[in-house]
Amino acid sequence: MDNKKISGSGPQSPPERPTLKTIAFMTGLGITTVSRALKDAPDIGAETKERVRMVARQLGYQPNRAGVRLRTGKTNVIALVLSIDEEIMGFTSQMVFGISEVLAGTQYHLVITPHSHSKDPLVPVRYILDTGSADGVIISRTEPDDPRVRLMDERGLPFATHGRTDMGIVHPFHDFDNEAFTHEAVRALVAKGRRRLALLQPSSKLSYYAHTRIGFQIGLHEYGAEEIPLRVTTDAPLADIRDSVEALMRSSHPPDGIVCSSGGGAIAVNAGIEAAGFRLGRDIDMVAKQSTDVLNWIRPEIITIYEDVRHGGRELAKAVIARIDGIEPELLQSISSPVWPKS
Amino acid sequence: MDNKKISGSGPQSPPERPTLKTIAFMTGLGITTVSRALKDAPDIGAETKERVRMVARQLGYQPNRAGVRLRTGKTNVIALVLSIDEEIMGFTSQMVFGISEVLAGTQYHLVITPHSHSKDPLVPVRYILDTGSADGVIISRTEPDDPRVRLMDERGLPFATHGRTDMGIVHPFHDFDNEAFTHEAVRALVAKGRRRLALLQPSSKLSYYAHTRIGFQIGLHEYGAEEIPLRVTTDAPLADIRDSVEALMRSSHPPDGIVCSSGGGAIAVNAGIEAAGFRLGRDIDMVAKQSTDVLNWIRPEIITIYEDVRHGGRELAKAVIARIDGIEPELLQSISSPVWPKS
DNA sequence: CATTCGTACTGTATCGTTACAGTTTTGCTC
DNA sequence: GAGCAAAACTGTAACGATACAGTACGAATG
Repeated sequence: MDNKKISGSGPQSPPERPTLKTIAFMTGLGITTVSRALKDAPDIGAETKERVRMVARQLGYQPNRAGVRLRTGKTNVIALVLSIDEEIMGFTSQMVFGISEVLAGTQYHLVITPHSHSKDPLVPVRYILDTGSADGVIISRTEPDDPRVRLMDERGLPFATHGRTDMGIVHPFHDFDNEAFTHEAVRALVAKGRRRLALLQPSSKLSYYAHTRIGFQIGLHEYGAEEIPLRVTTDAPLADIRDSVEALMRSSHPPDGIVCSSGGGAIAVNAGIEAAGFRLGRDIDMVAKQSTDVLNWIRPEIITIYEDVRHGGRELAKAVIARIDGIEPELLQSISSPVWPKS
Repeated sequence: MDNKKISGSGPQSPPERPTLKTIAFMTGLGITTVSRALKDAPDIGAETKERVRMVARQLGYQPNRAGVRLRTGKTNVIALVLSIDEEIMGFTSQMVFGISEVLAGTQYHLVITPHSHSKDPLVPVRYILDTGSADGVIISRTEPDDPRVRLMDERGLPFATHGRTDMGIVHPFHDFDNEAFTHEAVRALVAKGRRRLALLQPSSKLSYYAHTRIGFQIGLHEYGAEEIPLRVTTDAPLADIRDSVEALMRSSHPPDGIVCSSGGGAIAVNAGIEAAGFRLGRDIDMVAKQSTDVLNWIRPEIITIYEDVRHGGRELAKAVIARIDGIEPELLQSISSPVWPKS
């Protein structure tokens, strides 16, 4: 608001934030020289660079972001596009923490770009493109044919997705191996003697729906089990999940094992099971994926597999930055494996 | 990176992002006039303003943030200072969602400024002050005598805190009424015939420790109950909480009621109770504060009180913005009451 | 010795915006 | 009709950084 600058415009008043001008004045060099020295340009003498760097460090110089951004277009911002709709288990926090951890060691700031997933998902992406407000973007809830991916790819905006796509575009991503998860989950249930398995799966719009299904079905086939279909998805309100599961349990042909693709869902599934008068570990077993360890605390009978979302955040952050730096996208793809509990 | 500008520097190539220059060219006015017209300055003719606004809307003009920031120092950024240490129940997500909701209707962007709460808490605040990277700041984990508050107040940086302070500085805040919470919790437990009450309280460094204690003690006195001291705090690892509670339950004088200041803690407390062979609702009752409704799902016997953190985020965002706009801090303080479940 | 070259450094213009100090036009006063 | 004020508009400089096109100067070249 009110500039407390001590009138005199020269760089002689120390409490002000140092700029290139300040350093130029102190070293007796030109502003350009200072700028290039700090960038380690080849046409600056070694000794000069040293001197400039010393003074810069001494003054605690930090380039003015607005200046850089205006001149070069580089924002030093990574945008995380977030759905702000209800979410129970703190998935988002973990993602944010992971990204923050990586960005903390860089010049990048993390900007949260919210959107409601009832609205057009392209809105935030278009905003970023139109205003040039970020150097890179991280998105989640990726779909097999994702319009956001198409748009960003087309416009050359670096990005990384949480989840894969299947549209012939090679781009950075990080994903959890949901196929391995459901596959192993089936194996674990069959090992416990369960044969009639239900699956609480993600919305069929999302990319990992297919992986989830494939692993499940291969598992069924391989280990000789049958599917008891469950109609709700992980996106449904918890009350709906509970009700569906309760109904299924009360049906004539209830499952004796259930695989659950989300931690929040698992809680509702458990409630449904208990509401129908069944007990985990006795009448039925459950394998659930979770991103925190709450489930183990509330029903140790639930077999849990851990998805390290914080690690996912770190990978995604590293991937966008690498992409911004021009690394080829095929080198920036990673899939993390399900982690079984230690015991 | 590579500017795809179509060489010719005039404003005649439409696909480029429009600037004041573009509008000036299209209206035949000067850049200054356009700038002032869009700001509704008094020295611009009404008809001109109208014309400029029309063209601006038509072009989808959005002021270049870097330009504004460089010239005026206004960043249009609100920084949320976040502890990225473990957190179980998605408290952070809710806060972020609430803030985002409010900022979405403004020019402000939300930047996450992480820090580890083992490090000096002043680091992120100093960074923001030194680099002028935000117009306003939101902090949490407020302490009664909080050095961050002192620093920001001293330097005139607008901010709002989640939690009150007690240091003679009047500043915007939003808080949950923890005193009412513990007070009512005690009443609820006594109403169930419980008299020997334990309290899982926050770290004594935090502001709401005192409120929590006061409400609890007034409650004890008013309703005639005694405290069974519990040594751990909500900040302790869940395993420690469980062990402490288990030990307490096995002691010669175990509590028959417990008040729990955090949802994550409640899960561990419950585990401790059960590990000692007791059962909620039969041998002991628990009242817990939570910011999601997980607890109701996992142990309906837990009496829960809801803290609407998302609403807290909204309040904080509105408060910082109002403070930036010069509203007096005493008008920007709010406390939200405990919400009992509907039933 | 004049020319060329390479090294090390510098000045100017520019990104988009706004503060400030004008300028022009019109209308009014005396 | 000279003088003045208000209304409406405009040009220039500046914020801090960098791209680009220089300049100065000593050393190598022919």
